[in-house]
Amino acid sequence: MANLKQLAQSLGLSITTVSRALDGYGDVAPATRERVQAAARSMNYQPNSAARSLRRRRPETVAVTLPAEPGHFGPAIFLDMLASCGERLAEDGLDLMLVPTVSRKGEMETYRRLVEGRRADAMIVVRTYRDDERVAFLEARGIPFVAHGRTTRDEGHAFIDGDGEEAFRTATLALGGLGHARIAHIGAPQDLTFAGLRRTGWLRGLSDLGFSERAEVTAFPNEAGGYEATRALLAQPDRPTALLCATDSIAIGALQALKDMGLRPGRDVSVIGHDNISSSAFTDPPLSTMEIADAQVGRQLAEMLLARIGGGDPRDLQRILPVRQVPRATHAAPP
Amino acid sequence: MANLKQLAQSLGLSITTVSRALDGYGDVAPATRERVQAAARSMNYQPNSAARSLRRRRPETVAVTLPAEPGHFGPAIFLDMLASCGERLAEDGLDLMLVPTVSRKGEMETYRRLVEGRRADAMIVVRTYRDDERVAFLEARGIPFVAHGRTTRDEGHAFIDGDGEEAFRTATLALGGLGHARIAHIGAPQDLTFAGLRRTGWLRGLSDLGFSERAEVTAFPNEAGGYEATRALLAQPDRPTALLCATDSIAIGALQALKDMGLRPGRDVSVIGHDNISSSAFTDPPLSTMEIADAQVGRQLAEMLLARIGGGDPRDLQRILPVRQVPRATHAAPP
DNA sequence: AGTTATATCCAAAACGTTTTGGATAACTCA
DNA sequence: TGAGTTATCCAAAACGTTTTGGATATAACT
Repeated sequence: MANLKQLAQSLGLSITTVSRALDGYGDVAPATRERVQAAARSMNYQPNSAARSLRRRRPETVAVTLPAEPGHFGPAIFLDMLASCGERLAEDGLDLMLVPTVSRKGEMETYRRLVEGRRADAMIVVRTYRDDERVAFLEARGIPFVAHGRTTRDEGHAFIDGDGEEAFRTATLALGGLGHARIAHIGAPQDLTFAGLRRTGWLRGLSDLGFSERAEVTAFPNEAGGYEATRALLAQPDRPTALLCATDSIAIGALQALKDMGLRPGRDVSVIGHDNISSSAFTDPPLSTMEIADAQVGRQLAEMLLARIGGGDPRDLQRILPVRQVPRATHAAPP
Repeated sequence: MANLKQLAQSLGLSITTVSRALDGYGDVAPATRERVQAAARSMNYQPNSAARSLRRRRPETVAVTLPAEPGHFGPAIFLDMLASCGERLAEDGLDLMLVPTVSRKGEMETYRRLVEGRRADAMIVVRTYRDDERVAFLEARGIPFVAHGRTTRDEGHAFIDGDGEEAFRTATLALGGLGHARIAHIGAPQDLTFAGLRRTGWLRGLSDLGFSERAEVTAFPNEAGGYEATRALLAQPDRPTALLCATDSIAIGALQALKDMGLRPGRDVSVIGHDNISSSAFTDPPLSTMEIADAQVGRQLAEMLLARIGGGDPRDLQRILPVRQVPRATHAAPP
């Protein structure tokens, strides 16, 4: 609760000297510095961050907005990634703040408040849309940012992403290799970039296999969505023997639906997801899935952002990471 | 990027008038106000939040720190709650920021930065410890806060909590009523308040039933912890027929362990968790669990905090909410 | 001795807002 | 007409920092 003025007064020094002593300038006598530091500690002084960021233009906080469907906060996979991202940013003295937003419209309003109001000095854009309003906004304002996921205009901005397309092609080929002839896809809404890429990978896999059937349905990307979608798909005449799901949440819903229909996942119907969220190892049977091979996505994201803040060219800050298959027990040869 | 000065200049008005026009004082001619508002919109002016919060003392942002075990960010149940809490706070113009922290020690450092540096004007303390350093700190500093969970010094501070003790007693009695004679407990570390309360409830249930056996083990509160703990418990000679788990994550790990040991959850061994996290409806079989009966915990939390900020007496802001059982398929009469 | 460097310190300006305490002009009322 | 009201505006102070551009005293050279 103490401020610089009180501290200076109690020490018989000027505000300037106290400030410089604490900031480590070579400008102040060692003895004085120690006296100041001791006093600061004992009055537990902390610089007022509003005043500080008002004066110096150095960035201090990076923000992420996360969509909060009523009662649910952002896909868990992002949260885990952001946790290690925040850790890395903290090493450089930056605070990471996550701001929940309601609708997609509310998100843009929050963006304006955060950015124009200089509450955030840099941003991380998560779960990109193909045509992403947030990215356009940040580019127009010249705010440093890194996107987790690609966009239609990504030649110009920094991003990090998994190679979902190749991953889904590989998975499709693997299922084909096991003998599956009807490999269906449960996609997420196609305006989400990742959803489009994963679907494309599936399509390429099918055509590599020479298959012409393309059974697919789009699900809301959570367990309930996967449940619905699976029931819809399996109600069709030539029912698929394998389900390639855009996310693990969808896949978990699919497992449930299969069981409710008396089908054994991994025996009667194969299921594969994507993300390797923590609960996917504990489904029954354990879910076959895939994940970005590099364990340090969060740290990398942070480092790219730091580079961007330091003025790095965004075109040097674009990374597509390989995705590795995590085979478990929900896929096998068809019966 | 525009500021008040530029805006004033371009309008031929004083900074004062522009400021007051935008803040809706009755002090400025309607025509002028409209001119100002139009200009502000077209230059998309947003007040610099650092300057604003430096000047006026009104609170603007409330913060929560969340423990981030490496690669994992805060128990999902808090995130969902915080999402609706943030929504409610936004209605009153307050920003909610979630700040990930590494260790328990790192958390205190973050607290100091947030609070002393006036980066946060109010706080939410989540997942309380019985003897909670954060609570002590906030009380000493006089910062308004609400705890989610009780502490040893909770006569003096605002909190909201579920009645975990009564809930676990009820569940124990229910299991006893089904015929279970050996009801074991997988607890979370006992310095966490909720863990102690749930354990106490279990103990009370046992003594209500007149049972003397008390098989229990403490687990790290995630799936892997529950897995380990279950294997340890079932290795004992008189193995339990029911497992009452402190959290759903633990319970999900328990289900997995049982299956790996060739036991059918819900048939050979009953399992009950607590929290009703979203994936617990999709385990196999679906997990029996419990949850706070009131769906609006997040909103209530927000409203209590608003009351606290408004100067409300903390002793009027203490709520223990009833917990409701969510029976699903992992518990039944013993074989 | 006089000059130049070096080591310490500090007053004042600046960041962009909000708020205080008027100032001015136009109206109202007797 | 003149005093009081009201409507509209504004200059300047304040919030707590950081930074600029010296000031002063001491030490180091010639």
